[in-house]
Amino acid sequence: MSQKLGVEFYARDAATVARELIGKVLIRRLDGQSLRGRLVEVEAYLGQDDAASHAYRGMTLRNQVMFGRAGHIYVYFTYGMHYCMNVVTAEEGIGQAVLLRAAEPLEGLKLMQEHRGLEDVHNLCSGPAKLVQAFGVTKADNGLSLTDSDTWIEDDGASPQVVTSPRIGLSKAIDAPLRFTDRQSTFLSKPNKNRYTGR
DNA sequence: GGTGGGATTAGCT
DNA sequence: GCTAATCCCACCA
Repeated sequence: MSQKLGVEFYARDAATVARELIGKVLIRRLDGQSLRGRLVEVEAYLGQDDAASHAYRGMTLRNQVMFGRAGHIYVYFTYGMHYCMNVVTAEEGIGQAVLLRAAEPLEGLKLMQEHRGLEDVHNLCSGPAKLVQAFGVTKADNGLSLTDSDTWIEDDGASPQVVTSPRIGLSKAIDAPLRFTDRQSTFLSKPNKNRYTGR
């Protein structure tokens, strides 16, 4: 029996929400089809005290959704070519969010493969920009509500073993243990090459 | 197996 | 002008 997550789930501390999102199922209805993927890797980004968070320097046009209501998605564009997707958490005005980094594809594999332009199931959602691409999310989805749209997250009762580790791809606050993964999963993002070696 | 560089844009300094 | 919550491909071993 699956239960759709409501605002009360999202309106808590980002680290708590992140830990509990592992094992939940992201669902999106698109073009008459269903896309489903089990979240296996996420990262928490805290508010203005977290140097690695987009919220660190306060609200801007780009990150204003982060400061909005919990349960909406913050989609941002980076590296000139990639989108990443976050779930806004906590109270309005704080600027906390959880970055969705990887998922295990469950349904709609054919459409995901089409979106990604490749077949390998282990390479469809194994990274934040890949996940977004597989699910057909774009900047037009920035601000979308997960409690009142064709995109949402469900609890199907799975209870994976959650492991904590430092966040990936950062140059600031690199030691904070705010990355949460499913220990059993083979669908995690690949360890990214270190471009910031000790700097 | 591993390393190195290119793509391409918004936001900050 | 530089950096970024990234990914992919070419090349070398």
